[in-house]
Amino acid sequence: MSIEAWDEIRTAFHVARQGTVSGAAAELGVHHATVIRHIDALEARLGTKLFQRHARGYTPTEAGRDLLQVAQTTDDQFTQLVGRLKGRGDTVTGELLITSLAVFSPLLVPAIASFQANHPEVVTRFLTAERLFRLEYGEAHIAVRAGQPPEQLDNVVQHLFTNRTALFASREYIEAHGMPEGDADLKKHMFIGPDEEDSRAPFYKWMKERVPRSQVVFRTTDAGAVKHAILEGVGLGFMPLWEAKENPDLVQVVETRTDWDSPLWLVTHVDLHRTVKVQALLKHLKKSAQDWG
Amino acid sequence: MSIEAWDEIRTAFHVARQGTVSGAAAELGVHHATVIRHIDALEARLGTKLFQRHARGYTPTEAGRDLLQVAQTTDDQFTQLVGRLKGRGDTVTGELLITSLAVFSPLLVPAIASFQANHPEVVTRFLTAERLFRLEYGEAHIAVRAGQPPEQLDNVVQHLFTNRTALFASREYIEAHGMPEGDADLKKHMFIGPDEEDSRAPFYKWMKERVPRSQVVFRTTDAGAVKHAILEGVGLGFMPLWEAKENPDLVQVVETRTDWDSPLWLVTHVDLHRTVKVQALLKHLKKSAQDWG
DNA sequence: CCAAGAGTGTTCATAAATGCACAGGTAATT
DNA sequence: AATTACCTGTGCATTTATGAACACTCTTGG
Repeated sequence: MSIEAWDEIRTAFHVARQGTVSGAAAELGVHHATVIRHIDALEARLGTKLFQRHARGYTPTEAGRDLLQVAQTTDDQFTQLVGRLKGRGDTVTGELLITSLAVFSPLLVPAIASFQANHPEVVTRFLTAERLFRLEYGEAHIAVRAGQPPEQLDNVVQHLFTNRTALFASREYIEAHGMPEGDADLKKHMFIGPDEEDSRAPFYKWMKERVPRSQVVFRTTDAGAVKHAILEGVGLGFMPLWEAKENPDLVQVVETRTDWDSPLWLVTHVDLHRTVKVQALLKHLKKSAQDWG
Repeated sequence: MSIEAWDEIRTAFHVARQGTVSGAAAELGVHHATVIRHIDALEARLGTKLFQRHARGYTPTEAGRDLLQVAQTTDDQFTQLVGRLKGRGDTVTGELLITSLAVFSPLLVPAIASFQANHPEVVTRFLTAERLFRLEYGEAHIAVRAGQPPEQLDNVVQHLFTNRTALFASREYIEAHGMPEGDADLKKHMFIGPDEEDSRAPFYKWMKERVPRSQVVFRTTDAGAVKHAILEGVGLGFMPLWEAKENPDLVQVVETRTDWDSPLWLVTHVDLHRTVKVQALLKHLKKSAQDWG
């Protein structure tokens, strides 16, 4: 069982250092009666006299000197702690936890890496998973989310980037099967699509309206697999523009439509959003996103 | 400037360790509303969020984890301190400060030495001076005083020993000048006495009534000098019985009178008198005094 | 020897912290 | 899907701690 009443120890500490109740009261900014009561209470609690009382002040006993030493180091440690904590909010140091779906790694990792290079004192941790990380449990400082703007109560949401999607095929496939002209022509081609039939993605709905299910010859739940299948020349498939941009072997088949766009959101918890550290990364990410177009 | 509100840090410490406000409140024995208010106040004071609040409890932030570590060691140190302080009152350890006039060293030192031998864990400090040490300033645990029973307000006074005084001469002196017979005979002898003419000591008053000042051939303010002068055969002088007892060269000249007796008192400060440590020494000194007769 | 200053300690009015009761929300279990 | 259990958060009554004023003691410096 540890001691309750840390404030009383603090009061006794000031009395021991100062030598008088009045002096300690002045230091503490309280009335001297309060100091006397604290000392009396603490001594009763401990069952030990901490001070010799006399008309010129309070002289610490052996026990009082012991307390003085311990409390002095405590005071030092608390002072250092406060210094760290107060400073922390205004500097870019410590950990910085970013989470997103694994798909966005190629976009985010370079941006985070350059941020880290600019702020050597920060340790960046980039976590990806299929499940959503929960900001309110402190699992992340910043989360990147896709789709509809999330409306959690304590979260601050900012637009990061518009993820445009288009229909692609490999150069090899187009050379073999020709470029589709008009909706009717699409039916003759082979497609890569989602494993589930009723995907909520707008471009897959668009596809379902124009392409019979039988033409969707490669079906997968994995976004990465779609990309590889397209490159292998399996058929036509949907990819983000930013991902296709890198690869000269890919040919865009139809014009992209704005209703296929999927926004990316930067989400932070209210409590962390204000901090300089988080703000710095948010700014950096948004700046990086300008080059993703 | 160091932090005020150590109790709030203690509360935050329990919350960080426990993970919930309710749990911490139970540990602390306070209402959970109080815990919430402490945390809010502390965070406002620091300008930093210490916890992520959510429906399942409070998750410490980076800052909160920092505080947890510091406060944990503080808690440990306080627990140790309390253990020491509580135990201290019931054991014979630490310092033990005894003061007296220098004259009584020969009596007290052997007694204190044997006490120390019985209690190896105690450090005994024996201070002598001509001025009175002041118990109320914590200058001593136990003081040995002579004369009228001191009646300081916060002091506990016990009788230790009755210091009997008699008139002595050296065997050599008696052989040379003969043993005085009756008051009239005294006038023919030489005396050792105080430098001041009107000493308040009863035996010196007795001497003044019977011996002309001119016969006081050796005058000193130092009690030790009186003894040496007697031993050198200078004349007749007053000595405590206990001091003369040791020396076979000394001859008692007249019977001792009870009104020459000077009591020795053991004086302690109320606050310290109850402690086992002080009691142990008091008991030991009184036992030793039985052999001083 | 006296007066001024500093310090302790106590009583009573006041301010501040605490406890209580209730509302609302989340997660786990059946 | 409904129920249970646990946790947070807030307004209000009450207890608790604090501050102000005064009495008293001791010390120090004329």
